[in-house]
Amino acid sequence: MAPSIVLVAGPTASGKSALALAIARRIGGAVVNADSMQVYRDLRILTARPTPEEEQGAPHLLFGHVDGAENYSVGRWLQDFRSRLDELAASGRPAIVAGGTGMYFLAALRGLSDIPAVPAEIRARVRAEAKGRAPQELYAKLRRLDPETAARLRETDPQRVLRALEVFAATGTPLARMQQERAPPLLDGDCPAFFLAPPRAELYARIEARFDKMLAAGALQEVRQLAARGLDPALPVMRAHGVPHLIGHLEGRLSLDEAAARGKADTRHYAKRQFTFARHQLKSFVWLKSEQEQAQVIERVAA
RNA sequence: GCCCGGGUAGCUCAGUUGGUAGAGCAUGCGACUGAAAAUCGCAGUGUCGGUGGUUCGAUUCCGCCCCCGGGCA
Repeated sequence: MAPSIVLVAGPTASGKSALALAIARRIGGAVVNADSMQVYRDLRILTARPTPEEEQGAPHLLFGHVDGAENYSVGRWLQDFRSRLDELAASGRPAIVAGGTGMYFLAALRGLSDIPAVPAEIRARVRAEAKGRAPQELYAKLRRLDPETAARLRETDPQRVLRALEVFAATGTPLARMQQERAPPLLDGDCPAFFLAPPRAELYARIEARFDKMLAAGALQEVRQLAARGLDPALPVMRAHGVPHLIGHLEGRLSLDEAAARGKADTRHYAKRQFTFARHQLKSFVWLKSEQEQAQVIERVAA
């Protein structure tokens, strides 16, 4: 009997979507997105979201359901994921969870700490106060207010320091303390889990070719429309690979070649980090190094 | 053919008043709890164009040769 949940992870451009779709078709399942960027409506081409034609092959959930003006997060994904999982379970349809965001898989498998959402106005205030300040200065502030969390962070890591400051401002409780507990995981770890791992050189070549294809398919136009919204550049959607540099090109600061080269480099660097994350954090995932192994997996899952 | 500039890490280049060299990028390794396509940490690499000479010692100074720019003819 086919499993009710299958996990498909892997670096960007490794062919996750295709494998997930193949499995979904084979066992009558739905593809559920576990990618932090494919959730945004604004970017379809640049985030390599499945095309409308591909979506014909099986139900696709949690793709493009979020507006770029929103600051989506692991926490929200986990909630959305839980709902979709419940619905699929009720209808008896298997879920093929596919995506490149290792932390989403980790959150589902290990559980996330129960931390209240930081109210938008507090978040905005903390960030406004931090604007223009050196990371060391922010860190010094955190050490004064919340030495417990500061001790676990580096003073050169503004993103985590800012998060800690926000949480402390909102709750008065050290983030580190709340992180000592985790809510029970959504997934029990028994479901089949795969990590696509093509040879590095081959993957890098695919990343570069894919970026050129995205441009040919209208990525620049997509970015132009996004830029026209005038969103805060700090928003996740504005950080998607290629977006900052293509905006740079649209504003005349970069040649298209240079923007593309940088977009590709960002993507390569990211792929490397995805391997590291999987190696050390997603240890239960079985690595698939070739298309033959993928084909075998489809058969095995269906059996 | 002559003159000038240059040949140093995979790339772009710095440097050594003679004691065999270094940044950025690229690459690799790692961390990772609500922005994770983010954010951050660590690391290696060289026949210093070739060859002869001077020297205790040459990537550095000198000669010759080769290659790449630019100029003159």
